[in-house]
Amino acid sequence: MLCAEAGERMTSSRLRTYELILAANGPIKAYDVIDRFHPEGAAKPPTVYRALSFLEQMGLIHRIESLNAFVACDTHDQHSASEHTAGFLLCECCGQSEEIAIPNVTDIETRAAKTGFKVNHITLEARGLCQACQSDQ
Amino acid sequence: MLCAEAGERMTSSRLRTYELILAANGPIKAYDVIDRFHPEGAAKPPTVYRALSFLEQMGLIHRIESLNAFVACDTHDQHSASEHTAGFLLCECCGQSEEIAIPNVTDIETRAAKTGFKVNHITLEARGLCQACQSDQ
DNA sequence: AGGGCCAATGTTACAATATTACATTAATTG
DNA sequence: CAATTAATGTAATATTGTAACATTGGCCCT
Repeated sequence: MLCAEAGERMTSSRLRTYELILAANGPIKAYDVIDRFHPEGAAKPPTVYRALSFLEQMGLIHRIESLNAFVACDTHDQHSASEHTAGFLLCECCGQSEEIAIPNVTDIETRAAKTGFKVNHITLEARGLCQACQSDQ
Repeated sequence: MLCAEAGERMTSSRLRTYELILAANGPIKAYDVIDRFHPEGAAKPPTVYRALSFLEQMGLIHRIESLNAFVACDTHDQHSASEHTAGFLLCECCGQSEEIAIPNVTDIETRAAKTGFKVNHITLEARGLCQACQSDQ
C-alpha cells in the first residue's frame, strides 16, 4: 500500500480488487474478481480491468499469462515497481503458485543482445507439480 | 512433417493450419488463421483450434502465451517433440519473434526442487525491442 | 468385401476473456 | 472558484476459446 502511494491513488475499486486478489490465496481470474466485487451483484468488467492494470503497474500484483489470471506479489516491498519482474511455479494439479526470482536474468539478456534485442520484461512460468500434489498421486 | 508422421496423421486441416502459420512469418492469432483458412469464407473455430492443439503436441508450432498467438517452431528437427520447449524474444514494436533456447534450465529446476516442485514445462517470453526497431526510434 | 471400431471432422451454440467509446463524477491545481 | 485532469460509470461489442453431439473416413479383422 505504501508502495502504491508512491505512484497514484489507492481508490476504493482498486483496493477492493486488491483485497480480493490477496484473499484468493493463489491465482484468480478477472471474472472471479468481477463476480465477487459487490456483495449482491457483479462489477462491470472495465472497473476491474482498470484496477488490475493499475495494480500491475504498481507492482502489487502479477499477471500469469499462461492462466489468464492474477496473483498478489509476494515481494513488492523488496523491489521498485518499475524493475520488478518475477517468475512463477504453477501447480497443474492444485492451482497454487509460488513466486520465484528469475534465475540468470543476465544470461537471457546476453543471449538477446547477440541479435541486438533489448529486453524490457521477462515472463517466466514453469508448470508442473508441487510437492503436496506429487505425494497425492 | 516427417516429425509429425511419427505421431499421427497430417490431415488437410492440419496441413492448411500449419501452412498459414509458416506463411505468417511471425506469431499469428488463431482467428487470423480462421479467417484465412478458406479462399472464400472463414473456417469454424473448432477446426482450427483442434489443428493448433495437434501441431503444438507434435512440436511443429509453439503457443506464445503473452500474445495469445502461435508461431512455427524453428528447431523441430533438433528435438524430440516431447522434450521440446523454447523461449522467445518478442518485439513490442514490429511483432516479430525470435526463438531461443532457454538458458540455464537446470537452474530453474534446481530452484523449483528447493520446495519440492517438479517442473514439466517452462514458458519463457522476453518482450522488448529488436535491433531494427531500436534503430528506427 | 462387410462389419466394427476409433480417430478426425462438421456444426451449432455458447462460454470466457477483454476492450472501445462516450458520458459523468471526483480530485487537484492555478 | 473555474479549469483541468484523473478516475469511474455504463452500454455495447470485440476477441478468444470450448462443449456437445452428429457424421464421416480410415483401418483392421475375419
